This record gives sequence, C-alpha cells and structure tokens, in this order.
Amino acid sequence: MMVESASETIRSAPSGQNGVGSLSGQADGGGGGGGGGGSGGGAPAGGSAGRDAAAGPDSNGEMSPAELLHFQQQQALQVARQFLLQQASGLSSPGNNDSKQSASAVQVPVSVAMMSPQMLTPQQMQQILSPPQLQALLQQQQALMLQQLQEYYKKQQEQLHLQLLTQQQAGKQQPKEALGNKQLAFQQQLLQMQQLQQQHLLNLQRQGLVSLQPGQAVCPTDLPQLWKGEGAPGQPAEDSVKQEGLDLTGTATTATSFAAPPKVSPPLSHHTLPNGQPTVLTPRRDSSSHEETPGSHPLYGHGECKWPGCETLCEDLGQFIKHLNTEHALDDRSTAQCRVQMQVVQQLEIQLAKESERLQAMMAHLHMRPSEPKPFSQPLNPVPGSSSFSKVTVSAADSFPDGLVHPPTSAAAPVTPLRPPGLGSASLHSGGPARRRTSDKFCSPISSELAQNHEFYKNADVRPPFTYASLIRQAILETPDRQLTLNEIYNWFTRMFAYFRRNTATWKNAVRHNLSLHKCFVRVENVKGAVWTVDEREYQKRRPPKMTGSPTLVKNMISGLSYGALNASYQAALAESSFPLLNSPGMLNPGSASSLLPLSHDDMGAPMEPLPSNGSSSPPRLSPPQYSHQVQVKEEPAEAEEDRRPGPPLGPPNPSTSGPPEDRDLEEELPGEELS
DNA sequence: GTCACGATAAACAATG
DNA sequence: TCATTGTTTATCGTGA
Repeated sequence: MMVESASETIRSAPSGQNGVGSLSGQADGGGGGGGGGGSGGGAPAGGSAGRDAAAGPDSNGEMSPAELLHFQQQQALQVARQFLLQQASGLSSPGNNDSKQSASAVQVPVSVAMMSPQMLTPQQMQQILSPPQLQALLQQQQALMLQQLQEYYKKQQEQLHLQLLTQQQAGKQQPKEALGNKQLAFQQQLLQMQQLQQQHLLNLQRQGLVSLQPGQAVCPTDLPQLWKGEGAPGQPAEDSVKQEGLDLTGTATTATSFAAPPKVSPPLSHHTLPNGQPTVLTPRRDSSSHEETPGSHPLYGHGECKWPGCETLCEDLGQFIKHLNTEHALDDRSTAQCRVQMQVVQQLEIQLAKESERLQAMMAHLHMRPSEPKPFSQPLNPVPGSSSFSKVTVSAADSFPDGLVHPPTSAAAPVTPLRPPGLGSASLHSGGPARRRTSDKFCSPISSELAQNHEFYKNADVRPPFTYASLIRQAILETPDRQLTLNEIYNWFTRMFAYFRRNTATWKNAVRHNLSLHKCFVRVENVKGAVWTVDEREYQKRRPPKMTGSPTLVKNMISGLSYGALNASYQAALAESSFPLLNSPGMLNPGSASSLLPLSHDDMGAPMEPLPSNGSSSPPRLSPPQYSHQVQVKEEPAEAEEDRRPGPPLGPPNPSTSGPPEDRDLEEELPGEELS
C-alpha cells in the first residue's frame, strides 16, 4: 500500500512534485472524526425537566441507585403516558395535528414528567403508539433519565472528591503506613466500583440504552462532559444492592473500558490516589482549576469549589476547606468521582501518548531526520519490495566484493523502506528532476546502488532515484560489449525496475529522448543494426566541474552521503578496499576534496581530468564507442561483481560476470553520478 | 530572477 | 498500414 502510494507519487509527479504530492496526499487524511453522539432531541426542555425531576431524589441525597432508577422508570412511564394522552388529544383536535405532534415530541419530557401517571401499561402504549412515536418517546425518556442521573452523579462525585481531598490532607499528617492502608482500601473500593460500573454499562448496552459502541473512543475534549454525566439510564438490580456510586460514571467507564480497555484495569497503579494533584485535579473545562498558587487550593478557584459537579461558592479558602471536608468527604460518592477523574486523566494520558506518537511519526516523515532513530517505526512498505529490500539491506555489507559499505543505502534503507534505498531526504521530497541534484552529489555509484538494492527495485514499484541518462548508461555499461540496442535498453529497464513495467510509453519516450539528446550516448551502426554506446567523456562532461576541490562541494558530499553518513565504517571499508585507487593516499579522507573526488562520478570525468590527476584516475578518452569500453575498464569490475553477488543476473546475458569486465577505474565506477 | 538540468509530452520523420 | 526507432522542440519544476 505504502509502496504503491509512494511509487504513485513518484510516477505522477516525476517532475519534482513527488515529495509534495505524497506529503500533501498523506496530510489530507484526517477528518472525520467526531461524532460524539449528542444528546437526543428535546435537549433544552428535557434538560430542565431532568433537573427538576432529579431534584427530588437529589435533594435528599439519600436515595440509593436502585431507588433512583426505579424513580426514573416511573417518571419515564409517566412521560410516555402523558405523551399518549397528548397524542390522543391531538387526534381529537385535527386542525393542528402536525404541529402539535412535533412540538409535543420535544416538550413532553419536561412539563409532563411530573404529571400524574396514567394507567396505561407499556404494552398498551406500544399498541397505541406508532414506531416513530415510540422512538421519540424512548429518546425523551433517555434524555430525562440522563439528566437525572447526571445530577445524581454530580452529587456523588462531589462527595468522592471531597473524600479524596480529605484523605490527602489527612495523609500529610498521618504516618505513611496508616495512610497506605487507607489508600489501599480506597483503591480496592474504587476497583470494585469500576467493575460494577462496567457491568452496569454492559447491561445498558445490551438493553440498547447506551449508544456508545465498543471501540468508540471518547474524545478527550469530551471528557469533561463526562462529569456532566450523560450516564445512561438503566437499572441493574445487582448494582443497586451494592454501592451508590457505581452508576456514577457510566459514560466515563465506557470511555475507558472501550476506548482503551487494556489500560483501564490497572489504573490505580498509575494513579495512586494519594499522589494527589494530577488525579484530583478537576477535569472541568474551567482552567482555573489548574491555577494553583501558593495559599490556594487546586479545587478552589474564583471563589467557588471546583470539585467536579460542585460549584459551591466559598468566600475564602478556609470556608472552602470546610466545605471540602464536609461536602466532599471520603465516601462512596467521592470515591466514585475520584475514580472517574482518574479515568479521565488516564484517558487523556492515553490520548496524549497516541497523539505524541502520531506527531513523532509525522515529524519524522516530514523531516526525515537521520538523527531520529525511529522515524518509521511502522512499516510503510508492505509490498514485496519491503521484504526484499530489508533483505538486501541486511546483506548489504557483505554483498559487495569490495567490502565497501555504501552509506547511502545502508543508512537510508532501514529508516525509509518506502523510498528507494540510497535516496537522501531531498530525493524523497523531490522525486522528479530535483532528485538528481542532490543525489548526484552523493557520489554514490549507481552500480552499487543497483547491486545493493537490486531486489528492491526489481520488486517494488518505486521509481529509481536515478536519471534516465544514468540508467541508460548503467544498462549499457553492464553489458560485456558496452552496447545495447534500444530494445535491449528497454528490457533492461523493465527487468531491473518494477517501476518501469508500466507507463511504458512515458519512460520509453524518455529513454529515446535521452539517447538522442545527450551526446554521451552514441549511436553506432552495428551489424545487427543500431546500438547505443556511452561516451564516458561526454557523459562526464555533462556535469559541471563543481566538485573540483571546492570546499562547498566537499561539504555537500559529506552531508549528502546518506544523511551525511560517510561513517567511519564506510571509510574503514574504503581503506581496506582492495582497490588500489581507493587505497591510494588521500582517497579515504572524506575531509579532503581529493579524497572524495574519486568517489564521485562527476568528479571523475572531464572536470577532474583537467586537474593534475594521475593517469589512473583520468582515463584517456577516445572515440565514443570504443572509449566507453576503455573508460569502463576500471569502473566495471566493481559493477560486474556487485551485480553478480547480490543477486540474480542483473543484466541480460551478462557474461561480464565471468571476469572483471574491464579494468575500469574504480573511480569512474564509484562516481555517483547516477544518484538521481 | 536567471540558468542549467532533468522529466515529460508531443510532433515528426525514417525504417522495417 | 502499423509499430518501432530516432530526432527535435516545447514546457514545467527544481536547485544552485
């Protein structure tokens, strides 16, 4: 998938749009989220009604969950009956039937909730009401009950928090052990409550009363709403027997249990209650809760209690403390509230971790920092290329007879499987023409790259980071006689690169265009017909003699080498190389231009020759066709061997493998002209 | 802003 | 006639 997209990017934007395209393409992901189910219809009315209705049970604060639920059910029944009554009356008065219907659907809950019940059984109602009406009725009931539960939960949360705080404060003066025991008991209680809550929630879900679906994560921004409790109504009988607060956090429990099930269970290990602040901090939207200044209290701000669900006004801190100790003492409700808060915090932490991870991945993707060790922790390239690629990468070090470790590949490969190995960051962002610029300076030999990542390019539909000219040259040079027909060149492309197995019209035209355009490609009339050869001199003339000892050039080279990774191992490998040229003094020192030059194809060519370089490094030039052979004398060996080693026969019938094709200067071979 | 370079597209001609 | 090969021109994007 990723590979495909990557290759697609490259393909679609060969002219430098690759990077941008891919980036933008990936960037546009997002979207959609959302969806937190809003509370149902009749919100306003229902809300007030709910509060009013809940005022009863809440006011005394002594009603048990079972009682509350029973009460709620009764109310819902009343609402339904009233609804029926209204419907009936509406029917009796035709004129404004429609309007009444719609209006009643919204307003029934509030005003009707407390009306005297009518003696209608649910079955009767079901028979009388139409499905839409029933649906509306159910929604109203839910809205109402939610409101009631919300109020009830609020109260309990207050108590829980207060209790927690009390515990904390007391803990400061108590021996650690005593406090520990208390905390332990408290935690156990919380755990128990959590389990009950989850059971309750499951029951609700089974009953279809809770809309939250498994896996439906609760958006962190919605978490504060949890305190408002859109708790689902329901009535697990067993719950009622137990503790009051168990229903307390229906929604919160849902959030944690479904959004992050694995981490929910052991919350206490991460949030030991006594630790306090973070756990106790209210999740309320009010940021003031976090304004903790000396002499103040995290739960006290703007003259009011910041305990979740509690907005009691307190003139001063002392009064608040008093309020805290009285209203939010350590009891079931406070415990449950604390539990909810813990879950909220935990959820936020989980979300934060996820977002952080995402951010890291995004940054890694956008910047491709070599210093970032885990930019692509996740495999982006599921395509065959990925596996083969990694395989190639692993064996890269010993894939080369010369014992060279090719920095670009080895360094880039593992990090960005998606992109062709050996590509620098720049190449990634500019897949098209732009690639060459950067890559060319990398001084990475195309032959090495191809040999090393042969399997990758062969299987992955990824555009190779080389110019057409480089590829054509490589194709020609790989042959024993250094000449190829156009069709053979085509075949080489398709054989070597999966990418060139499609869009044939495009790249073939490009190949022809390059052959004709560049002087370095010489057409020779052969017995069999026309063949193409490479004029190395011309080929290297193409490149401006920038490299010659220019400090800037050196700098670029060093930085360009696979994230500037001309590492010690590479240098050491070079030093140990059996190639005379590489072993020659000065060649191994990356710090000196001269040392790098041999590695660069660009450096090699004409540009270099002007320099008082030794004969070996500057092959004498001849007529195009023949010249190519001679020039490649030293260059080829490495290529041939590389091709042979890593894998399948790269070139067509490539007898060259039989022996060092020619004595091409390694310098020429190494030159990384090709690097895009 | 200019230039060089490469990629791409297209038109055209020559040839088998 | 068609496909292939080869040449040429034009345009665009990118980096220096």
